[in-house]
Amino acid sequence: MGKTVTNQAMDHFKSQVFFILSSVQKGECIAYGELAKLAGFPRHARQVGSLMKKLPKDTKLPWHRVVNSQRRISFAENTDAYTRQREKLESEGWIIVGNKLMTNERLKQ
DNA sequence: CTTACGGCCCTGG
DNA sequence: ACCAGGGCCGTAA
Repeated sequence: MGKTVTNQAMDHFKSQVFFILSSVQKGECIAYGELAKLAGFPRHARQVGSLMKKLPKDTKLPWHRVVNSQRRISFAENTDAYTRQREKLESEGWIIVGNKLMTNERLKQ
């Protein structure tokens, strides 16, 4: 079973991740693993995290709309990164309770 | 070659 | 709802 992945495949993975991420609209969010799977690389959630980390600070991509599978921000609460992401999400209408993203109406998931 | 380390995920308790 | 433990897999050292 193909354990490893070629460099070319990784390049494809990256471009797919960026492409898919660019289609995530304001008010939506997506999980790392979900993004990886949609890109055609299940089990590569952490690699998605790595890509997000490497994005230039002025990127146009909605990196802040990427959360973990529990719909939580994947940064420690005392960090700047956490604050930046949280503010962006709140400005897009999310209510964040106990570090978890919720929609306004009825506070459903 | 081998460790260590992530913007993670899933399952059990 | 919270947490620990194991698994995951590319990248850097």
